[in-house]
Amino acid sequence: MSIRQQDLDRIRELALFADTSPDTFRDATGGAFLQRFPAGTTLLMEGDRVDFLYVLLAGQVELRGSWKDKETTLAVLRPVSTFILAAVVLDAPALMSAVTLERSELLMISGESLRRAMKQDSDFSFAVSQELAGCYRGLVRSVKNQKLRGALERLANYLVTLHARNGGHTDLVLPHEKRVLASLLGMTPENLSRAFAKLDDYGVEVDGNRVRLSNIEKLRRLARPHPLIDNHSTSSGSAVGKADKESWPASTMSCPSSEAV
Amino acid sequence: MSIRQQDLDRIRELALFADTSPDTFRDATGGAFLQRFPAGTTLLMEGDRVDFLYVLLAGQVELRGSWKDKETTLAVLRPVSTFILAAVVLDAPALMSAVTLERSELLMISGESLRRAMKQDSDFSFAVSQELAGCYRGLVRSVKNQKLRGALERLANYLVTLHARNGGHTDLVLPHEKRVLASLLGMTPENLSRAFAKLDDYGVEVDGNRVRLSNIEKLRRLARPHPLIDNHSTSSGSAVGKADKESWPASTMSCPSSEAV
DNA sequence: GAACTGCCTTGATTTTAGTCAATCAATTGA
DNA sequence: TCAATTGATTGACTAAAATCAAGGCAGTTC
Repeated sequence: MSIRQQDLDRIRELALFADTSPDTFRDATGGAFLQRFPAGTTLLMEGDRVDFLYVLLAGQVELRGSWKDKETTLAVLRPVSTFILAAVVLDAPALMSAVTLERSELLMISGESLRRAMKQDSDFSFAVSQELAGCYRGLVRSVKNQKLRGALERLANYLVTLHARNGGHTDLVLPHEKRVLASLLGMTPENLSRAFAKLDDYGVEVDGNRVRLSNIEKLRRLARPHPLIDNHSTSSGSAVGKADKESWPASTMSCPSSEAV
Repeated sequence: MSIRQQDLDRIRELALFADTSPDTFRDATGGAFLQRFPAGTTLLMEGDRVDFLYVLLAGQVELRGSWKDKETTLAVLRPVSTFILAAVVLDAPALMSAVTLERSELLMISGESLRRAMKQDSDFSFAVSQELAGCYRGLVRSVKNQKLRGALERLANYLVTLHARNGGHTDLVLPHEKRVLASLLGMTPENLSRAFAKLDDYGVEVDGNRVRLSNIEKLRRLARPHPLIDNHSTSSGSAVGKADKESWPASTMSCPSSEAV
C-alpha cells in the first residue's frame, strides 16, 4: 500500500505537478496512498463528500452523471489523469460518479493536504488554476459539441479527432465499448449502430472495435471539425507549450493524458 | 475612463476579490479601465486572443458559441460577474463570443497583471482556483441538464429554479428575451413557445415576459429538480459559505452574481 | 397614420432520435 | 459442453425536435 518511487515519478509528469517544488510536492503527496480496484468498482458516487484527489495510474475510469434513472457518461479517463480536482478545491460534494471500467490502479491524495499546499505555494496554486481552466475549457467544448451538432456529426468528429490524435493513421481501435462511446456521445447504443452504418457512405469501415477510415477527406467534409470545439492535439503532445494545455476532459473524447502508457 | 472608487468597491464584493489583500488588489486592478458599450456590441469573438478579464458592472452580456452558421447561448450574465477567466489564466484564445444584450458597463482588468498577481499571492491564486472550480462545476451541471433531460424538462426546471431564487414568489419575470432563453435551454424559439403551451397543464401562465406559477407542486413533480444539477441558491446568498460558491455560470440559468444590483 | 421591424406564436411537415422487440455473436461459467 | 449472459445490431414503431411557412402584435420610423 505504500507508494513506489516510480509511481511518484509518473504523477510528476502530470502538468499539475510538473513544475512543483520538491517541498510542495512532498507536502501534497505525503499522505497519499495507492489502491487497486477491480473492474466495475464505484470509486465515488454523485453527492458523496470528496476527500481525495484521484490520480489514475493504470486502467480506465468512467465519470457519470445521472438523473431519474437515466445515466450519461461525461468522460472516460486513461492513465495518467487526475479527476475531481474541482470538488477537492472547493471541498464540495461530487457532481459525478466515478466507476472503474477495467481493473485500475489509483493514487489517492488527501484533499486537505492538497489545499494546504495550494495556500502555501503560489506556484502550485497557479498550476491548479491552469489545470482547472483547462478542464473548464474542455467542458465548454463539450457543451458546444452537444448543443450545436447532431448525433451523426458528433460521431464523425469523434472519429476525426481520434484519427488526428493517432498520428494520422487510418486504422483505429475504439478505446471503449460501443455502449460507453454511445453514452459519451449522447446517444443510445442503437443509434450509434445506425450512425456507424450511415458513415459507411463516408468510407468508415467498422469491424468490432476496429475502424478503418478509407476516405478521410469525405469524412472530414461531413464532420467539419473546428479548433474551438475539437481538440485534435493529445493533451501532452511533446512540443505543446504549457499554456495550451487543456487536457481534461477533452471535448467529448476520452482522456488520454500526460503520458501514454 | 478612469475608475471610480465605487466601481472598485463593487468588484471587491466579487468572491474572486473579496478576501484579496489590498496590495494584490491594487496590483491586479492597477491598469484596469472602465468602458461603456451600446446594446449588441461584440466585446469578444470566438478565437480572439484574450487580453483582459472582463467584469460586468451594469447591463447584460451573452456568451455564445457557434459552429457552421449555427449559434447557441452558453450563458447570460448580469452584474456583477466576471467572464473569460479561464482563457485569461491560460492566456489562450476565447472559446466563446461575448455580446452585450443591453447597454453595458464593463471593467477590463489586464490579464497580464492578473496572472502576475496570482504568481505573487497564493491566497489570490487560491481564490482564482475556487472561482474556476465553481465555473467548472457549473458547466458540469449544464452538461448533465443538457444530456439527461428533454426540452420540456429543461424549461420546467428553469422555471423552478427561477422560482426558488426569487425567494419563492410565484410571479416571475423572465430575465431575457424568449429567443435568448430558447437558445440557452438548447431549443428553437418555436419549440420554446410550444413547451410553454404544454406547461399550461402544470399551472404555468405566461403573459409576455411575466410568468405565474399557479401550481408549483405539479410543476415540480414534472421538473424533478436535483441538487446535483440545479443550483437553486443564488450565487451570493447571504448565508452561503464560501466553499459552496459555484456562481458561474450556473447550470442553464443566467448568472446573477455576487451582488444583486 | 402607414409602413416597417423584430419578436413571438401557430400549424403543417420533415427530420432526428428514442423505444421496443427480436436476433446474433461472443463470452462466461457451472 | 451447454446454458446463460452480455454487447451489438436490425427493423418497426413512437416520440421529440427542427424546419418551413404564415400571421399577429407591439414598438419604431418616416
